[in-house]
Amino acid sequence: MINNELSKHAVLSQWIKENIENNTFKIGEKIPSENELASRFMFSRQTVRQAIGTLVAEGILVREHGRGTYVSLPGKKASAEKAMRIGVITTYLDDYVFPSIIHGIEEILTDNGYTLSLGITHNRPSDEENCLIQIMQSGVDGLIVEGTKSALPNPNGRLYEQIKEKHLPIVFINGYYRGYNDSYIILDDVKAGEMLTDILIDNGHSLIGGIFKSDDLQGIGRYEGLLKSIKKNNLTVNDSSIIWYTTEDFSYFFEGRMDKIILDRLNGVTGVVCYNDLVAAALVRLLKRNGKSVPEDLSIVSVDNSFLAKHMVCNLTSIVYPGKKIGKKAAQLLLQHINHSQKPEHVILEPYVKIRDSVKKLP
Amino acid sequence: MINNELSKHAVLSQWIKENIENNTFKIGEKIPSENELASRFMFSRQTVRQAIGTLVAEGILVREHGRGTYVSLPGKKASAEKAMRIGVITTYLDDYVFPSIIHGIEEILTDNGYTLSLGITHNRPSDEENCLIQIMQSGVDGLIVEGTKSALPNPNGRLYEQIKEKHLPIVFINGYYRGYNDSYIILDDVKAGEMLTDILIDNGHSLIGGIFKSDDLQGIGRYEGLLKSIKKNNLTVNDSSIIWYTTEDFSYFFEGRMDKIILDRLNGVTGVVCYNDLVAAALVRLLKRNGKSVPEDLSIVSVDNSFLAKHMVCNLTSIVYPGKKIGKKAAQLLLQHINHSQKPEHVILEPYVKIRDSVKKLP
DNA sequence: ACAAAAAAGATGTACGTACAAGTTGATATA
DNA sequence: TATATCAACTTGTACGTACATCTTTTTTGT
Repeated sequence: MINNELSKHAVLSQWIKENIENNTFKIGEKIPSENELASRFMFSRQTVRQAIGTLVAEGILVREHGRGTYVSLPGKKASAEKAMRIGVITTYLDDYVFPSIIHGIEEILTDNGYTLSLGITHNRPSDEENCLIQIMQSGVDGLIVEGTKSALPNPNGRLYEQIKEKHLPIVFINGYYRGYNDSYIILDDVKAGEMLTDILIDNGHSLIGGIFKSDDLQGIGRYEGLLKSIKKNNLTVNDSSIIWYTTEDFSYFFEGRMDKIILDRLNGVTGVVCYNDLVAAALVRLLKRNGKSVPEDLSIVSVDNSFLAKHMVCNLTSIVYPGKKIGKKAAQLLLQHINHSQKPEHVILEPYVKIRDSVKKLP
Repeated sequence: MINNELSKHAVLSQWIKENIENNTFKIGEKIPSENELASRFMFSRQTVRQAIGTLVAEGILVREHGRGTYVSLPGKKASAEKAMRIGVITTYLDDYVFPSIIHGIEEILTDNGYTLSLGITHNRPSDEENCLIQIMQSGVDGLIVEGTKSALPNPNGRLYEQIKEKHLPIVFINGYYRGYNDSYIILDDVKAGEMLTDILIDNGHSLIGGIFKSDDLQGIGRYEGLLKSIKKNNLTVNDSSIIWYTTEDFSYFFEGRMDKIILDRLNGVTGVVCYNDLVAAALVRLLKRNGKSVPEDLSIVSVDNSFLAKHMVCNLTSIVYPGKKIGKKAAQLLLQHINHSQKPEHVILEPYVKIRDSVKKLP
């Protein structure tokens, strides 16, 4: 080569690439034959073969003896190669419910020869962005995602659209972004909130408070359930008895400095619906610090039925959070999407409650 | 081709492959030049180029213009390509300590642009085998492994040797297989057992029992520490007061059917060193079922300082298990191995104990 | 109308030539 | 001695030819 320009085969392979991206050569369809390209570009057939050869090596084209050269399907290459992998992105891991979800996912995946890549977002959209980019770059066949801050508008919308463009199957758990018609698996949080509130009311409570997380759909849903139950039973709710917190201020809220404010806001209330066992445990400790006990001074109900619910000073009445079931279901659904690419499916699991002794029966 | 034999270029590329596997062509070194191979095999240079070309596409060889063709280094290809990944294999996940380990690992890895592939063995060697095969096939740059049944001879030794042959860095956590000089990070379990026993003895206890897991090194180590403390304080231990269990029979042991036997074996004992908080919690429930309480009737010390230790009916005195620290350290060590391939390092973390109120002071 | 055979057209293998371009070490020169 | 040059060897590009092999379409024979 006398000049600094690209070699002929490089020019040709780039030209083919561009035509694929322009959708001139559509995926799965045949590109012009070697001889035609040779005569069209006035290159020798060997040079054309070299150009096509590099694209075949990259997995962009597929040669079929006697038939022609075709634009390869995006998923085809990975599945034809070796071990398949799917990405799992959760908000936390060292909280109590997540391991069971991952465990459920892992069980299904290994049974089907898949490996699991894990990312943790700490419920921060910026971390979610990093996780998505990293995991996608490393090449996965599908994603199971617990979205960050699912109650707020999706901050990584652009990324999720890119995923869709790549035809990468995705299943959301514990929440979903409104407006995207993706598969998701959630617990019926409204029902859960309603069931818990019903229990308090059935035990004679009429002034009911709540502590909820405001930045994910689960918190909103459980609060909605509380309202539903209150309305159904012709009671009213005092807005100041509903305490909202976000991911960022949880530890700040319950570490002692806010004790007075919280107790004041729950003043008069006899039963509290807690977002989850972690909140319930924090509330129990808060009450203990201030000389009060559960259920004598305050009844508490909660969601998750975790370690905490079983082993705390006062055993919590708690909605069973079927983490493993959700994980398994999510993995099964994703594998269906990968293998048969069917319509999005929305699974809403019915909650059921484990009654313990954190609710006092009022006369 | 008139016959059913392999094509010439296929013969040649296979021949080169075999020579690499035979170590005739050593990694990083030059293979014979195209012209030499052509004349040696009586093939044309184009045919030789085709043979080499396929191996280059597979990442086995690297061509360098003007210099020659070299056998590529195994790690080179992956790192030159795209996202890097390391495999993490743990025994469990839905137990309480593992999420913190994973969390620590994940933190370091994402900071360095790595992704994490997860496998769970349930402490079963057969599952470990599957995990290792799957994760290795999917291509990782290194492994962090919590070996199954580390107290027993390594059942997947052949696999671990294969890993070594591939020069794949590996770091063990919570245990290691004797005889393999690999990097590992463990808590000083002997010291942990000794410290716990010391606490009981310092509080006036002289008849001390223990419940330990027999199939991993941690159990053995903690028992060894107990013996050390007993000996140091000129006491003796009654062998029947030391209860051993294995992974498989944990639930069977503590579900109720064995209550009498266990209580009988702990008869006379005033303090018990438990393998971990899970065992301690099970023991507390067992005692409660049988009308006894902690620490009034029996003092208990344990390892992990988990959720359970903090929230149980009786707050446990427990050795702090620094899961996140172990995870972070393991990831850092592995990255060092990947980038600078240095000697194996053995990190033994000093335990420290969180005193709570599960030990009664005897006169 | 159907089936077998032939033709046409695609990729696969294999050899050949020629020259370009990068790398290395030996040689000649200052 | 240091430096520049050159020769030898390496891989890279490009064209050419010939035939094999597989697939699809067309033709032909019944």
